[in-house]
Amino acid sequence: MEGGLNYEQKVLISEQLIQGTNFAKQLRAQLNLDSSAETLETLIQGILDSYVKSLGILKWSEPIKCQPQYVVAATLGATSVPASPLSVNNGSSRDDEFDRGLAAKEQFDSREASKKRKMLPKWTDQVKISPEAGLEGPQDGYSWRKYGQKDILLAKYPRSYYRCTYRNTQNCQATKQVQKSDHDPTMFEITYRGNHTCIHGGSSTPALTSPKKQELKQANDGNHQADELARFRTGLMVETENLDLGSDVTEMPCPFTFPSSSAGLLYCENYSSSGVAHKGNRGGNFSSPFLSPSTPESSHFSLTPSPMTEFGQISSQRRSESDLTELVSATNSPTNSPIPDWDFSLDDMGFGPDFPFDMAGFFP
DNA sequence: GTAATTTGACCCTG
DNA sequence: CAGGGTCAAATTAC
Repeated sequence: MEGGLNYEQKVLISEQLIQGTNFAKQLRAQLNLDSSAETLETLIQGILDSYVKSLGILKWSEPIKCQPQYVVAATLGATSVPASPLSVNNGSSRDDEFDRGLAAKEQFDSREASKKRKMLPKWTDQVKISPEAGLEGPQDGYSWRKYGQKDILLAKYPRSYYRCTYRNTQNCQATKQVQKSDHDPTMFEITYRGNHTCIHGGSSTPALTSPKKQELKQANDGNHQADELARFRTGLMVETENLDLGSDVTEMPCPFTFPSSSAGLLYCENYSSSGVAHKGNRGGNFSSPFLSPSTPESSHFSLTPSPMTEFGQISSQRRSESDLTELVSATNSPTNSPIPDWDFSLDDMGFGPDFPFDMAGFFP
Protein backbone atom coordinates (compact mmCIF):
# COMPACT_ATOMS: atom_id res chain seq x y z
CA MET A 1 0.00 0.00 0.00
CA GLU A 2 2.42 2.56 1.11
CA GLY A 3 4.35 1.67 -1.93
CA GLY A 4 1.59 3.09 -4.02
CA LEU A 5 1.75 6.52 -2.56
CA ASN A 6 2.89 9.21 -4.80
CA TYR A 7 4.66 12.32 -3.76
CA GLU A 8 1.58 14.46 -3.44
CA GLN A 9 -0.13 11.91 -1.35
CA LYS A 10 2.74 11.72 0.99
CA VAL A 11 2.96 15.43 1.26
CA LEU A 12 -0.71 15.83 1.92
CA ILE A 13 -0.74 13.09 4.40
CA SER A 14 2.20 14.54 6.14
CA GLU A 15 0.57 17.91 6.35
CA GLN A 16 -2.59 16.50 7.71
CA LEU A 17 -0.83 14.31 10.11
CA ILE A 18 1.35 17.08 11.29
CA GLN A 19 -1.69 19.16 11.81
CA GLY A 20 -3.31 16.34 13.64
CA THR A 21 -0.25 15.99 15.74
CA ASN A 22 -0.35 19.61 16.64
CA PHE A 23 -3.94 19.35 17.60
CA ALA A 24 -3.15 16.36 19.67
CA LYS A 25 -0.37 18.18 21.41
CA GLN A 26 -2.65 21.05 22.15
CA LEU A 27 -5.24 18.69 23.38
CA ARG A 28 -2.81 17.10 25.68
CA ALA A 29 -1.85 20.47 27.02
CA GLN A 30 -5.47 21.36 27.48
CA LEU A 31 -6.08 18.19 29.32
CA ASN A 32 -3.45 19.09 31.78
CA LEU A 33 -5.01 22.48 32.13
CA ASP A 34 -8.38 21.01 32.68
CA SER A 35 -9.85 23.10 29.96
CA SER A 36 -13.43 23.39 28.98
CA ALA A 37 -15.14 20.70 27.06
CA GLU A 38 -15.66 23.08 24.24
CA THR A 39 -12.01 23.65 23.79
CA LEU A 40 -11.30 20.01 23.97
CA GLU A 41 -13.95 19.28 21.47
CA THR A 42 -12.51 21.72 19.04
CA LEU A 43 -9.13 20.17 19.34
CA ILE A 44 -10.38 16.69 19.03
CA GLN A 45 -12.39 17.65 16.04
CA GLY A 46 -9.28 19.02 14.54
CA ILE A 47 -7.51 15.79 15.10
CA LEU A 48 -10.32 13.87 13.61
CA ASP A 49 -10.48 16.10 10.61
CA SER A 50 -6.83 15.66 10.03
CA TYR A 51 -7.15 11.96 10.18
CA VAL A 52 -10.09 11.90 7.94
CA LYS A 53 -8.34 13.99 5.37
CA SER A 54 -5.20 12.01 5.65
CA LEU A 55 -6.91 8.76 5.31
CA GLY A 56 -9.02 10.04 2.55
CA ILE A 57 -5.96 10.93 0.63
CA LEU A 58 -4.75 7.46 0.73
CA LYS A 59 -5.95 5.39 -2.03
CA TRP A 60 -8.23 2.56 -1.26
CA SER A 61 -6.13 -0.46 -1.31
CA GLU A 62 -6.78 -4.07 -1.86
CA PRO A 63 -8.41 -6.00 0.88
CA ILE A 64 -6.03 -7.21 3.45
CA LYS A 65 -6.24 -9.47 6.35
CA CYS A 66 -6.68 -8.49 9.86
CA GLN A 67 -4.01 -9.92 11.99
CA PRO A 68 -3.42 -8.04 15.13
CA GLN A 69 -6.20 -6.52 17.03
CA TYR A 70 -6.99 -3.01 17.78
CA VAL A 71 -8.40 -2.41 21.10
CA VAL A 72 -10.51 0.59 21.39
CA ALA A 73 -11.16 1.49 24.90
CA ALA A 74 -13.96 3.77 25.63
CA THR A 75 -14.53 5.22 28.97
CA LEU A 76 -17.82 5.50 30.54
CA GLY A 77 -18.40 8.97 31.67
CA ALA A 78 -19.60 8.99 35.19
CA THR A 79 -19.74 5.32 35.43
CA SER A 80 -17.10 2.92 36.27
CA VAL A 81 -14.89 1.57 33.68
CA PRO A 82 -12.46 -1.23 33.44
CA ALA A 83 -9.24 -0.31 35.05
CA SER A 84 -7.29 -1.23 32.07
CA PRO A 85 -8.46 -1.75 28.57
CA LEU A 86 -5.89 -4.33 28.04
CA SER A 87 -6.69 -6.15 31.15
CA VAL A 88 -10.24 -6.52 30.16
CA ASN A 89 -9.30 -7.68 26.83
CA ASN A 90 -7.36 -10.52 28.17
CA GLY A 91 -10.23 -12.66 28.89
CA SER A 92 -11.32 -13.56 25.50
CA SER A 93 -10.30 -15.56 22.62
CA ARG A 94 -13.34 -14.48 20.84
CA ASP A 95 -11.67 -14.42 17.52
CA ASP A 96 -11.55 -18.10 17.50
CA GLU A 97 -15.06 -18.40 18.56
CA PHE A 98 -16.31 -16.18 15.89
CA ASP A 99 -14.23 -17.50 13.17
CA ARG A 100 -15.47 -20.89 13.89
CA GLY A 101 -19.05 -20.07 13.71
CA LEU A 102 -18.92 -17.25 11.36
CA ALA A 103 -20.24 -18.87 8.44
CA ALA A 104 -23.70 -19.65 8.80
CA LYS A 105 -25.67 -19.55 5.75
CA GLU A 106 -27.48 -16.75 4.24
CA GLN A 107 -30.90 -17.00 2.85
CA PHE A 108 -30.27 -16.08 -0.70
CA ASP A 109 -27.14 -17.87 -1.59
CA SER A 110 -25.68 -20.03 1.02
CA ARG A 111 -22.20 -20.39 -0.25
CA GLU A 112 -21.73 -16.87 -1.44
CA ALA A 113 -23.29 -15.51 1.65
CA SER A 114 -21.09 -17.63 3.75
CA LYS A 115 -18.05 -16.14 2.19
CA LYS A 116 -19.45 -12.71 2.53
CA ARG A 117 -20.27 -13.26 6.11
CA LYS A 118 -16.76 -14.17 6.76
CA MET A 119 -15.59 -10.98 5.33
CA LEU A 120 -17.78 -8.78 7.38
CA PRO A 121 -15.87 -6.71 9.79
CA LYS A 122 -16.54 -7.28 13.40
CA TRP A 123 -15.55 -5.71 16.60
CA THR A 124 -16.34 -6.26 20.16
CA ASP A 125 -17.56 -3.65 22.47
CA GLN A 126 -17.38 -4.28 26.13
CA VAL A 127 -19.95 -2.36 27.97
CA LYS A 128 -20.31 -1.87 31.60
CA ILE A 129 -23.69 -1.08 32.86
CA SER A 130 -24.18 1.07 35.86
CA PRO A 131 -27.18 1.45 38.11
CA GLU A 132 -27.04 5.16 37.86
CA ALA A 133 -27.29 5.02 34.18
CA GLY A 134 -30.99 4.80 34.29
CA LEU A 135 -33.21 3.54 31.61
CA GLU A 136 -33.66 6.61 29.65
CA GLY A 137 -31.02 7.17 27.23
CA PRO A 138 -30.98 7.46 23.58
CA GLN A 139 -31.03 4.58 21.27
CA ASP A 140 -27.90 3.80 19.47
CA GLY A 141 -29.48 5.06 16.35
CA TYR A 142 -30.18 1.70 14.95
CA SER A 143 -33.02 -0.61 15.25
CA TRP A 144 -32.23 -4.18 16.12
CA ARG A 145 -34.29 -7.25 16.04
CA LYS A 146 -33.40 -10.26 18.05
CA TYR A 147 -33.26 -13.37 15.99
CA GLY A 148 -31.70 -15.88 18.23
CA GLN A 149 -30.24 -16.81 21.53
CA LYS A 150 -27.79 -19.52 22.35
CA ASP A 151 -26.24 -20.95 25.37
CA ILE A 152 -22.57 -20.79 24.86
CA LEU A 153 -20.30 -23.47 26.05
CA LEU A 154 -18.53 -22.58 29.25
CA ALA A 155 -20.34 -19.34 29.42
CA LYS A 156 -22.66 -18.58 32.23
CA TYR A 157 -24.96 -16.46 30.23
CA PRO A 158 -26.57 -17.01 26.86
CA ARG A 159 -25.60 -15.03 23.86
CA SER A 160 -28.23 -13.06 22.08
CA TYR A 161 -28.19 -12.41 18.39
CA TYR A 162 -29.56 -9.29 16.86
CA ARG A 163 -29.76 -8.06 13.34
CA CYS A 164 -30.83 -4.84 11.82
CA THR A 165 -34.55 -4.42 11.64
CA TYR A 166 -34.17 -3.34 8.05
CA ARG A 167 -32.34 -6.41 7.03
CA ASN A 168 -35.11 -7.51 4.79
CA THR A 169 -36.37 -4.23 3.53
CA GLN A 170 -33.00 -2.67 2.93
CA ASN A 171 -30.76 -5.63 2.94
CA CYS A 172 -28.84 -4.22 5.83
CA GLN A 173 -26.47 -6.91 6.99
CA ALA A 174 -25.46 -5.43 10.29
CA THR A 175 -25.72 -7.76 13.23
CA LYS A 176 -24.65 -7.77 16.78
CA GLN A 177 -24.24 -10.29 19.52
CA VAL A 178 -24.73 -9.50 23.12
CA GLN A 179 -23.45 -11.59 25.93
CA LYS A 180 -23.09 -10.91 29.57
CA SER A 181 -19.64 -11.31 30.87
CA ASP A 182 -18.96 -14.31 32.97
CA HIS A 183 -16.60 -12.49 35.21
CA ASP A 184 -18.55 -9.36 35.68
CA PRO A 185 -22.32 -9.53 35.34
CA THR A 186 -22.42 -5.83 34.89
CA MET A 187 -20.26 -6.14 31.89
CA PHE A 188 -21.53 -7.01 28.47
CA GLU A 189 -19.67 -7.99 25.45
CA ILE A 190 -21.31 -6.71 22.38
CA THR A 191 -19.94 -7.87 19.13
CA TYR A 192 -20.92 -6.02 16.06
CA ARG A 193 -20.58 -7.41 12.65
CA GLY A 194 -21.15 -5.88 9.32
CA ASN A 195 -22.08 -2.40 8.49
CA HIS A 196 -25.37 -0.70 8.41
CA THR A 197 -26.50 0.05 4.95
CA CYS A 198 -29.94 0.94 6.02
CA ILE A 199 -31.00 4.51 5.79
CA HIS A 200 -32.97 4.62 8.95
CA GLY A 201 -30.25 3.35 11.09
CA GLY A 202 -27.80 6.14 10.88
CA SER A 203 -30.09 9.05 11.12
CA SER A 204 -30.23 11.29 14.07
CA THR A 205 -33.78 10.38 14.60
CA PRO A 206 -33.75 6.78 13.75
CA ALA A 207 -36.90 5.53 12.33
CA LEU A 208 -37.38 3.00 14.93
CA THR A 209 -40.37 1.03 14.15
CA SER A 210 -41.44 1.22 17.67
CA PRO A 211 -39.23 3.21 19.90
CA LYS A 212 -41.33 2.73 22.90
CA LYS A 213 -41.48 -0.90 22.41
CA GLN A 214 -37.81 -1.11 22.00
CA GLU A 215 -37.09 0.88 25.04
CA LEU A 216 -39.36 -1.19 27.11
CA LYS A 217 -37.93 -4.27 25.71
CA GLN A 218 -34.44 -3.24 26.25
CA ALA A 219 -35.19 -2.02 29.68
CA ASN A 220 -35.86 -5.58 30.50
CA ASP A 221 -32.87 -6.66 28.67
CA GLY A 222 -29.77 -5.74 30.46
CA ASN A 223 -27.78 -6.40 27.42
CA HIS A 224 -29.42 -3.80 25.42
CA GLN A 225 -29.66 -1.46 28.20
CA ALA A 226 -26.01 -1.55 28.67
CA ASP A 227 -25.50 -1.22 25.03
CA GLU A 228 -27.59 1.79 24.49
CA LEU A 229 -26.62 3.56 27.58
CA ALA A 230 -23.06 2.95 27.03
CA ARG A 231 -23.17 4.50 23.70
CA PHE A 232 -23.92 7.82 25.10
CA ARG A 233 -21.70 7.83 28.02
CA THR A 234 -18.37 7.48 26.67
CA GLY A 235 -15.19 8.87 25.67
CA LEU A 236 -13.17 6.94 23.29
CA MET A 237 -9.63 6.04 23.18
CA VAL A 238 -7.90 3.57 21.13
CA GLU A 239 -5.24 1.25 22.10
CA THR A 240 -3.62 -1.38 20.16
CA GLU A 241 -3.03 -4.83 21.20
CA ASN A 242 -0.83 -7.42 19.78
CA LEU A 243 0.33 -5.02 17.25
CA ASP A 244 3.66 -5.91 15.99
CA LEU A 245 4.10 -3.66 13.12
CA GLY A 246 7.75 -4.11 13.25
CA SER A 247 7.34 -7.66 12.30
CA ASP A 248 6.52 -9.14 9.01
CA VAL A 249 2.95 -8.13 9.22
CA THR A 250 2.51 -6.09 6.20
CA GLU A 251 -0.80 -4.50 6.62
CA MET A 252 -2.90 -2.72 9.04
CA PRO A 253 -5.36 -5.23 10.09
CA CYS A 254 -8.54 -3.65 11.02
CA PRO A 255 -10.45 -1.03 9.38
CA PHE A 256 -11.92 0.84 12.04
CA THR A 257 -14.90 2.66 12.70
CA PHE A 258 -15.49 3.70 16.10
CA PRO A 259 -18.96 3.25 17.08
CA SER A 260 -19.18 6.75 18.07
CA SER A 261 -19.65 6.13 21.62
CA SER A 262 -19.39 2.68 22.67
CA ALA A 263 -18.49 2.24 26.20
CA GLY A 264 -16.03 -0.06 27.62
CA LEU A 265 -13.79 -1.75 25.24
CA LEU A 266 -14.05 -2.23 21.65
CA TYR A 267 -12.09 -4.76 19.83
CA CYS A 268 -11.71 -4.65 16.19
CA GLU A 269 -11.47 -8.24 15.42
CA ASN A 270 -10.64 -10.30 12.57
CA TYR A 271 -11.48 -8.02 9.83
CA SER A 272 -10.66 -9.71 6.66
CA SER A 273 -11.84 -7.96 3.62
CA SER A 274 -13.43 -4.80 2.60
CA GLY A 275 -14.55 -5.69 -0.81
CA VAL A 276 -17.92 -6.91 0.08
CA ALA A 277 -18.74 -4.23 2.42
CA HIS A 278 -17.92 -1.59 -0.07
CA LYS A 279 -20.38 -3.09 -2.32
CA GLY A 280 -23.11 -2.26 0.02
CA ASN A 281 -22.15 1.28 0.59
CA ARG A 282 -23.62 4.15 -1.14
CA GLY A 283 -21.55 6.78 -2.74
CA GLY A 284 -18.38 5.13 -1.79
CA ASN A 285 -16.73 8.15 -0.36
CA PHE A 286 -16.08 7.63 3.19
CA SER A 287 -18.36 4.80 3.57
CA SER A 288 -16.42 1.89 4.67
CA PRO A 289 -17.19 -1.64 5.38
CA PHE A 290 -17.15 -0.58 8.88
CA LEU A 291 -20.15 1.48 9.38
CA SER A 292 -20.74 2.11 12.93
CA PRO A 293 -23.36 0.07 14.59
CA SER A 294 -24.27 2.80 16.84
CA THR A 295 -24.00 6.33 15.81
CA PRO A 296 -21.74 6.74 12.90
CA GLU A 297 -22.12 10.42 12.91
CA SER A 298 -19.06 11.12 14.83
CA SER A 299 -16.43 9.50 16.83
CA HIS A 300 -13.75 10.75 18.99
CA PHE A 301 -10.91 8.49 19.11
CA SER A 302 -7.27 8.13 19.23
CA LEU A 303 -5.59 5.96 16.80
CA THR A 304 -2.40 4.14 17.15
CA PRO A 305 -1.14 2.14 14.30
CA SER A 306 1.81 1.13 16.31
CA PRO A 307 2.32 -0.42 19.68
CA MET A 308 2.93 2.76 21.44
CA THR A 309 1.97 3.64 24.91
CA GLU A 310 1.20 7.24 24.48
CA PHE A 311 -2.44 6.74 24.07
CA GLY A 312 -2.53 4.44 26.91
CA GLN A 313 -1.25 7.18 29.07
CA ILE A 314 -3.80 9.50 27.81
CA SER A 315 -6.38 6.93 28.41
CA SER A 316 -5.42 6.79 31.96
CA GLN A 317 -5.70 10.46 32.27
CA ARG A 318 -9.03 10.63 30.70
CA ARG A 319 -10.49 7.74 32.40
CA SER A 320 -10.95 9.55 35.60
CA GLU A 321 -12.47 12.55 34.04
CA SER A 322 -15.82 13.28 32.69
CA ASP A 323 -15.03 16.00 30.24
CA LEU A 324 -14.52 13.69 27.43
CA THR A 325 -17.83 12.18 28.08
CA GLU A 326 -19.43 15.51 27.72
CA LEU A 327 -17.40 16.11 24.75
CA VAL A 328 -18.41 12.97 23.09
CA SER A 329 -21.96 13.42 24.04
CA ALA A 330 -21.96 16.80 22.50
CA THR A 331 -20.50 15.74 19.28
CA ASN A 332 -22.54 12.69 19.28
CA SER A 333 -25.40 14.77 18.31
CA PRO A 334 -25.79 14.15 14.65
CA THR A 335 -26.49 17.76 14.12
CA ASN A 336 -23.10 18.59 15.42
CA SER A 337 -21.34 16.12 13.42
CA PRO A 338 -19.24 17.46 10.64
CA ILE A 339 -18.53 14.02 9.51
CA PRO A 340 -21.51 12.37 7.98
CA ASP A 341 -20.14 8.92 7.95
CA TRP A 342 -17.33 8.62 10.30
CA ASP A 343 -16.34 5.35 9.00
CA PHE A 344 -13.20 4.51 7.40
CA SER A 345 -11.11 1.56 6.97
CA LEU A 346 -7.47 1.54 7.62
CA ASP A 347 -7.50 -1.51 5.60
CA ASP A 348 -8.97 0.22 2.71
CA MET A 349 -6.77 3.09 3.24
CA GLY A 350 -3.90 0.86 2.82
CA PHE A 351 -2.36 1.73 6.09
CA GLY A 352 0.61 -0.33 6.85
CA PRO A 353 3.64 -0.59 8.96
CA ASP A 354 5.63 1.22 6.40
CA PHE A 355 3.30 4.06 6.38
CA PRO A 356 5.30 7.18 7.17
CA PHE A 357 3.65 7.71 10.43
CA ASP A 358 5.91 8.55 13.22
CA MET A 359 3.76 7.80 16.14
CA ALA A 360 6.59 8.02 18.50
CA GLY A 361 6.61 11.71 18.07
CA PHE A 362 2.95 12.09 18.12
CA PHE A 363 2.78 12.95 21.73
CA PRO A 364 6.12 14.14 22.72
C1' DG B 1 -53.38 -7.00 12.65
C1' DT B 2 -48.66 -6.09 12.68
C1' DA B 3 -44.25 -6.40 14.44
C1' DA B 4 -41.00 -8.26 17.70
C1' DT B 5 -39.36 -12.09 20.49
C1' DT B 6 -38.76 -16.87 21.71
C1' DT B 7 -37.02 -21.21 20.84
C1' DG B 8 -36.08 -25.62 18.72
C1' DA B 9 -34.17 -27.20 14.50
C1' DC B 10 -31.04 -26.86 11.00
C1' DC B 11 -26.70 -25.54 8.69
C1' DC B 12 -21.84 -24.58 8.49
C1' DT B 13 -17.19 -24.63 10.03
C1' DG B 14 -13.29 -26.38 12.29
C1' DC C 1 -18.96 -34.46 15.72
C1' DA C 2 -19.33 -30.33 18.62
C1' DG C 3 -20.25 -25.72 18.90
C1' DG C 4 -21.77 -21.45 17.11
C1' DG C 5 -24.86 -18.85 14.02
C1' DT C 6 -29.19 -18.47 11.65
C1' DC C 7 -33.82 -19.70 10.30
C1' DA C 8 -38.55 -19.80 10.89
C1' DA C 9 -42.80 -21.28 13.19
C1' DA C 10 -45.06 -20.24 17.32
C1' DT C 11 -45.86 -17.01 20.71
C1' DT C 12 -46.23 -12.53 22.72
C1' DA C 13 -46.70 -7.57 22.80
C1' DC C 14 -48.55 -3.42 21.24
